[in-house]
Amino acid sequence: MPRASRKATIYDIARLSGASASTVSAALGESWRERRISEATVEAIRSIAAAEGYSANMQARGLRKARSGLVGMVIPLHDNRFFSSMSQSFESFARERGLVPVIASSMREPGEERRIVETLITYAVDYMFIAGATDPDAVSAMCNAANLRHVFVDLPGRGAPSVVSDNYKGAADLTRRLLTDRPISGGTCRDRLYFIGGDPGDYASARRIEAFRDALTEAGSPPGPGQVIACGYAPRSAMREIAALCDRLGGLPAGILVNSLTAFEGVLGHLSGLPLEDLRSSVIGCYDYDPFAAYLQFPVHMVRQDAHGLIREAYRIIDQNTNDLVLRTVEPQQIAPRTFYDRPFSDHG
Amino acid sequence: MPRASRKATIYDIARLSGASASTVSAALGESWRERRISEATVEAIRSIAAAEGYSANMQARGLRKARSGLVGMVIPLHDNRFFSSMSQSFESFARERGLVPVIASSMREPGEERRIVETLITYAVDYMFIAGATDPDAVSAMCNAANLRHVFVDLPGRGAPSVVSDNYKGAADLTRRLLTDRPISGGTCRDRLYFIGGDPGDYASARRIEAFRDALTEAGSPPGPGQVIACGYAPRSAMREIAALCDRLGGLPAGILVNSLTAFEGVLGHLSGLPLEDLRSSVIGCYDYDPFAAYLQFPVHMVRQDAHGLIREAYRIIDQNTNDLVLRTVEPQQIAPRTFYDRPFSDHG
DNA sequence: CCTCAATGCTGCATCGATTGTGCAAACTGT
DNA sequence: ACAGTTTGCACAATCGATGCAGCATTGAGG
Repeated sequence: MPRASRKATIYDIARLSGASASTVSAALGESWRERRISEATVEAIRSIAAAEGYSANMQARGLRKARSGLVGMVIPLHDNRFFSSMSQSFESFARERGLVPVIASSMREPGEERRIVETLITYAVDYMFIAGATDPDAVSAMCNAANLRHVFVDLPGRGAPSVVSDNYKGAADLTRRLLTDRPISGGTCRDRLYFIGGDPGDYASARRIEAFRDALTEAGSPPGPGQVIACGYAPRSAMREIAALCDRLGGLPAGILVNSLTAFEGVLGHLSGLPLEDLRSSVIGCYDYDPFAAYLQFPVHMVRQDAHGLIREAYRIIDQNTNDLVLRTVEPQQIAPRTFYDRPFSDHG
Repeated sequence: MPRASRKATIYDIARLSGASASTVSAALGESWRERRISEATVEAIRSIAAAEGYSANMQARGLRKARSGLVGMVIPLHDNRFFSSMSQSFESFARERGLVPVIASSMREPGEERRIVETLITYAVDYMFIAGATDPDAVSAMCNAANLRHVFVDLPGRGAPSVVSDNYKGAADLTRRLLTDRPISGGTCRDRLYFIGGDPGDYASARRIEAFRDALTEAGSPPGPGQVIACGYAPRSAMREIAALCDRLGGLPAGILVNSLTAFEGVLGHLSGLPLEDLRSSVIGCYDYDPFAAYLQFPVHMVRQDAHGLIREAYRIIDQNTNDLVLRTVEPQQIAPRTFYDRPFSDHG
């Protein structure tokens, strides 16, 4: 029974209760004690409001109080294990604080990213999180102009505090693991490790590539040109590149470090066409974790980034009201092949 | 250089341009032609606004116009392939229409779901999408009281138009596929197909279970008790149940239809402990698709739901301004084992 | 009886943008 | 030169909630 065609306002409640609008406002909020409204009046007003199904209009409240109760977050895309984990954590921390999360995806396009930040600013979000920023300086400029506190996540910015994954350590550890497990056949270039996927212009990828190079150098075999194939994130291009590589080498290399799950999909598309024995002479690692990728026909060493931890730290920075330009680091976790790992939020699709 | 500590308003622009606030408002919007503001004035105002970095305050606009420009969507959770695909599509369709998407997850809890809908209403969203509703009637009641147009997705409601996946057909086809491919050993209960995972109280699961039963019956072997194990979505419980089942049967059954990817994680946790030969005597299917699950050590028949199509249809319903109580159905797609399938939005993590 | 303080509430301005109404000035036609 | 029209803009009310300032009423103290 849709009673009224318009939602009740404090004025409706005021009329019905015989009180004034300001009394109603106080009674329904927290301030009734300090405004010396009697408990009886508060009860009466509240029961009428409940009966009328009243709920505040946040646009009006936000306009008046110059706060919206919204927290914005920009992520590259929703359709991704890592970022959707971040969304989940972002939302649960927001709720803890009584804030309403608004998450938007930039598709990694700087223009889209700017448009989103602009939009969130026009909606007067109280804080903003930017994950995987493509143009952090521009974002900071906009937020500062709007006097908006913001934090960068996963990719640091110079204009605001940042929380990042320890990409260097994660990739270095993974590389060392692959070096240890790699089968040795005899001094050819097929004994080498290859890095595939990602964009060297991307902060995270750059750090991982750096770690890969350093770990190889430290092990006495600095990478030659062509051992790092940063062909982007798309499965198709990774599939193309791995095929080309195998062609060049005359077979699989001793080890492959794949920089993202999506690139790994492409690699897998190629590997699954090969006989299983070929795969035994190769060791595979992937930056990022997927429970199914952990149970393929061949062992895969994975790295699980701590999305929850990243967001937790980002909120901590927001909570302590300073504007210090800190850079906090969260450690990823190496996951051995064929490990059953229960995610914090597991449910159905 | 954070110039002003407060964002510029139309009054600031009015002062700077010598025009009135209403003229500024018209000049910056669409209505300047019908309000007969000269082009010269419009240009002048716009350039000043641009120089000042002006952008409208949506709270004020929304309050006045009684529209927020927001579209809300409730999903069970972010951290899930199917729902995060929905989010991605939801967002891109929203942008096409100049709307700002707000996505919230209910964790499948009716209380949380109601709270979220209530919150979205207080923020005056213009439309609402509810995916996988746990209490559709309550949601419809709230939306109707607020005079808010809404659509149910993935799980239908009686109080509003709905768009759902054809769970019956998807599950029936998958069951028939498994029946065809199943190895025959000799009339024991290990020849049977088992359904595992999901919640029979959940609409989608119920439809799939119904299809599973019908397909078996149609094939001449109606399922006995215990052939449907609806143990929820959590990996752990699926793992426990599949282990218990194998115990009871003295080995793997001829076929398993797993009702969700998360349940499949658990099943996999058990299967991966078995020798590969055991798996050859069994055929596995999973409702929902994951690119890695498609390349496991044994073949897996998968069903890919059309998240994009679901959202597209939901927006279509919103676009045509009627309030007819339609129920639209979108077909899922069966995916053969070891298929390389490129998702519409593929990127990195 | 009168002052003073405490109690319990109301009135009004305000936040920023939109929009119906009004009103000069410029221009048109006669 | 004068009525009538068009052009170009300003004024003020409005959306709903908030919070400051203030005003009756009651009670206590001298």
